[in-house]
Formats: sequence, C-alpha cells, structure tokens
Amino acid sequence: MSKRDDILDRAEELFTEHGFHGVSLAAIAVAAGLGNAGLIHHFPTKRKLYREVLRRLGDELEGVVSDALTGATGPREKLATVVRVVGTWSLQRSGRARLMMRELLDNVDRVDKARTLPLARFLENARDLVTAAQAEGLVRDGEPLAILAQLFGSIAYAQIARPTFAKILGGKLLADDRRWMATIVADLEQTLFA
Amino acid sequence: MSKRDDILDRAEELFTEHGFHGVSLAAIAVAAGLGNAGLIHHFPTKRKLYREVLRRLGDELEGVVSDALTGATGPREKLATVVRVVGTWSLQRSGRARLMMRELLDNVDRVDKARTLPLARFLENARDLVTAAQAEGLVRDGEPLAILAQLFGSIAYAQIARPTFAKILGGKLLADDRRWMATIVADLEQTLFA
DNA sequence: TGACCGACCGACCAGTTGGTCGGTAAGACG
DNA sequence: CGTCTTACCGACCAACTGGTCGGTCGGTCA
Repeated sequence: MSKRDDILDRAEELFTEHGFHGVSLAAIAVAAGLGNAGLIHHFPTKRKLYREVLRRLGDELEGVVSDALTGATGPREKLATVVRVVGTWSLQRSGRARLMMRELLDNVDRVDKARTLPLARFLENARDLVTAAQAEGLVRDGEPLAILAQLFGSIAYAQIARPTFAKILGGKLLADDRRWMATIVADLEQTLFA
Repeated sequence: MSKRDDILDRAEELFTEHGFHGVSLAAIAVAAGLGNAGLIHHFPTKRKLYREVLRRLGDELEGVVSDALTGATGPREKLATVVRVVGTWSLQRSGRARLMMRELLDNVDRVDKARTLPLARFLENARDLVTAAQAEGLVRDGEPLAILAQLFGSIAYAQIARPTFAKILGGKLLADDRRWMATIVADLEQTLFA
C-alpha cells in the first residue's frame, strides 16, 4: 500500500470518530507516522485531504451497488438488491456509514460541488428505481426520496446507534451484530413493497 | 426570556449547524451579543454550555413523549403514540433532531454520564414498550433496540437528509415538508406491527 | 559523475482556541 | 448612605490551529 493510501486510511479513522473539525492535521500526521510538513506534502490542505477520504467512500459505495445491480432485472429485484447491498455494506463498513452520516449532517453549509457528486449519482439512480417501481405498483406511493431516506436511514442509523445504545444502557443488553442487523434488513423489503 | 436562555438558544443553533468542534466560544458570544468573558460568566466552560443545550433537548423530548403517553393504554397504542410523537417532534423541531443525531455520532468517545442520562431514560422506556408489545404478539420479533433504532432512524434521517438531498439534487424535485414526513410516518406503524 | 526528483523534516508563522484576571457599572438590600 | 451581588468588559495568556519555509536525504536517469 502506498504511503498516500496509508495516510488516507488513518485520516478516515480519525474523521469518522471525531468529525472534520474534531481532528487536527497534527493528529493525522502522528497517526500516519510523519511530521506535519510531510503530511502537507501529500495533501496540500486539510480540506482536500478530507475530500479525498470522502471520494474513496463514495466510489466504494457506488461500485458495490452497481456491481450488485448488473445481475438484477426489473424494478423490484433491483430495488431489493440496493437495500440488501446497502445494508450489508453498512454492516461491514460501519465506520464508513458513520462518516457518510456525518457528511450528511455537515455538508448543507458547504458549497463544494465535487464532494457531493458521487453521492448525487447514487441518489439519482436509486430515486429513479423507486419511481419505476411505483409506476408498476410494486412500491407504495409517496415522495420517492422520502422513501429512500427512510430506507437508508433505518440502516445507517441502526448501525450508528448501536455502540451508543450499548454505552448508554451499559452494554450486555444487546444481541450480536448479525442478529441486530438482521432485524433491520430482513424487514426492509417487506416494508418497502406495497 | 432570560439572557441565559437567550445564550442557550444561540448556542444551540450554532452547535446544530456546525457541531461541537465547529463552533468557537467567540462565535457564540458574538451571536448572543456579548463578549467572550461575558459568555464564560454564564457558563464556566464550553463543554458545560454544550451539556446544558443537550439537557434542554432531552428534557423536551422526554416531556413531549411522556405527555402524549398519559392518555394511551396498552402496548400497541403506547408504541404507536411514541412513533407519532417522535415523528411530529422531528418535523417541528428538525434542528433538534439534527443535533441529537450529532450527539449520537459523537458521544461514543465521551465519558460524561450526565449528558446521556435523559436519553437513557427515554430509551429504556421505549425499549420496555417494544418488549411488552412483542410479548403480546403485537410487534414482530427481533432485538427490541434494533427495532427502535430502525424506527427513530427512519424519522431522524429522513428529516436530516431532506435539505441535503435538496441541495445535492438541485432542489425543485422535493415535495413539501408535510408530504415528505407523511410518507415516512404514515407507514411506520404498519411496518412496526406484525 | 552530476542534475534533478519526490519524500520528508524542524523551525517558524500569524491567527485562533478555550479560558483567566482585575476591574467596573448597575441595581438590590440593610 | 454603604455594602454586596450580578452582569459584563478589555486585556491577556498558553496552547494549539492550518499552513509555509528552507533545507536534507536517498534515489533515478543521462
């Protein structure tokens, strides 16, 4: 793995845990095993480093979904595939799901287009899928994006809330990861389809 | 309204928009119309100010829910009430929903017990409600907290994602607030109950 | 060999951070 | 009247912020 990727990995961990403003360049540099100036040599500004971290995330999500969609035919199967893939992705890559959530909370007040583009493509495709499924009467009526938001929200939030719930309630009361996520994903299709 | 409450209001706005680390004491002081030292006079540290903001939020949510529950009898009605109330609360107080989400993302690495306590009470009550409803066969099986996470996640995320979606997709494609939230809340009971 | 390169460093910079300190002005209370 | 409290300020502080600078090192290539 290149040093550049190594830096991105460390930075991603830190951004995921503390958010953009909660992480200093110095902290990233230490985590990546180099000095402040060495870090800036690879990424000219903190913001560009952060953008690069998000780009990797967006690319991965888009890739995973579009890969899974190649075999699927028809709106219903496609939509069900998206739900399943996003669910397992959030389970396996819970850190990235958390980071994506942070970005959704933050980027309202950001102007940078480039960062939101990968997410935009993903969203548009998913929305068109819902609309198509609605046209065939497969999916219940309602604002398509709201349905999507509910869908991804169920998954993402469940993933994010888990450690917090565990901490707040003192642990021990939670089932294992698989059962937790199974509870959520298993019913999403049933929820979704009319 | 007391100056103290005024400060809390301004601080809440800023924390909601930028997160704890994204807001400086100076920015809060300016927004509240006093100097840095004047702010510190009212709240000795930034962290305590933030905690107070969260406490108000937790109290409100708990109050709203418990108020609505006084009339309700039986697990099914109670649970349906919670869903409806949290939904409308998230709609009316979308800023607070956003702030709560931020807290869920952040507080994993915080040690402070006091801040999470109001949320804990709310969660425990809701969880017991789900368990009771499951015992009577009203609610589908599965980890109760996972079901709750899915529920609140649907609501909160939908609320949070709305402006972001609008921005990413360039606006104009979204229905109004009421229809958006109606899409989500209307189906939650149907989803929840077996 | 010598010219150039990317990777990286220590020292440094101006500006900002959360927070302290001594003081002051207005009002409440005796 | 004097005393005490509350609300607030300007000046200040050490620590940290993102970022720059000049320079060093080990390689690569002609």
